[in-house]
Amino acid sequence: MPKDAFSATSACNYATVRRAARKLGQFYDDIVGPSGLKATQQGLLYQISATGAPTMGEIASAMIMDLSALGHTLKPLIRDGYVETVADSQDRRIRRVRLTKGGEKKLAEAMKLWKVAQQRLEDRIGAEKAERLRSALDEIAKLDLDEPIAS
Amino acid sequence: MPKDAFSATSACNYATVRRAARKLGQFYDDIVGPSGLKATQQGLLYQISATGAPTMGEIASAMIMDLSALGHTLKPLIRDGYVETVADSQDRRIRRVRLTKGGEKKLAEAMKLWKVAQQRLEDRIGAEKAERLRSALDEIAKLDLDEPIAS
DNA sequence: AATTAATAGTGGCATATGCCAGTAATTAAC
DNA sequence: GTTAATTACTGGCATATGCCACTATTAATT
Repeated sequence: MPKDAFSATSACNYATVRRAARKLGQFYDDIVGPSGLKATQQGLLYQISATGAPTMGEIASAMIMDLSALGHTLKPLIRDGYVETVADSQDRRIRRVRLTKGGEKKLAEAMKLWKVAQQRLEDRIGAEKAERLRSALDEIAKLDLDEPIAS
Repeated sequence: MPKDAFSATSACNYATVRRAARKLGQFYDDIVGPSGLKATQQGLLYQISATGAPTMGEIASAMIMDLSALGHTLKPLIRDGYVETVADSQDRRIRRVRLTKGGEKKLAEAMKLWKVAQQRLEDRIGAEKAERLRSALDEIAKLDLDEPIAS
């Protein structure tokens, strides 16, 4: 048995992506953490900030995330005063999400750290390689994998 | 504003990996789900099965997962009788993990579905491309990203 | 207009994952 | 050979994520 019998290079695309996600989570969290935000939260605040005052459905769709999962994830950010939701005046079913002043400030703080993490990672693997990797992952994210009903 | 203004191609490597992970999770879960296992659980059972009777630390290390997180994740599988842990006779701190008969059976069932998902995905993106993607992700997973102490 | 269908979220429950503070057991130090 | 580290987990708490059932609103039907 090879010494690194437990290095686990799985053939499963899903397992491989999740393993890399955990690794990157450790890395980005270590660096972004001092801002008080998890890297996931920084990413979510960024997504909100970058798209104006998106509705929950728009955010969920963009992030390929379940709507209710998004709702759950927003809770601590709302509790901590970084985010607020306002009912749309046209359609009261819709809730638009936006950063508070404090949220913008906190995001700015976290983004500085994010840049350090991003840069440090790309110094290691190469910006071009990272670019290709993201491109491949985005391709997967955009696939229409609805049951082909191969009847 | 383009119709897919919320398609979100982030520059963040971590966000991109997580988004793809969610997408793949939906896909693999849809197909593996009928076995009664989540794709994550199928992957974990496979990892245990593939490495004999690994210790928790070995599994966690191989999966780049926090040891306590692994412990939590194992609980439903132990509760459902698919996995059991046995104290090592040499070193009683160590708990070896292994599949029960029922766990092996369930894994075999789930693996059939996993193969369908894996094949269907690779039919879409190309086996070679998937191979390259996993390779790139494994490279990240293996990086030594300990704080370089850039003092 | 009243009913039905569709849309947008919320809340409950469950798994996934991580950090930190113990606990148990083994090893290293003195 | 006791005491001080180290190792391997466990448990509690918190966030991340998803499914399903339910509520609130708006749009579509008849």
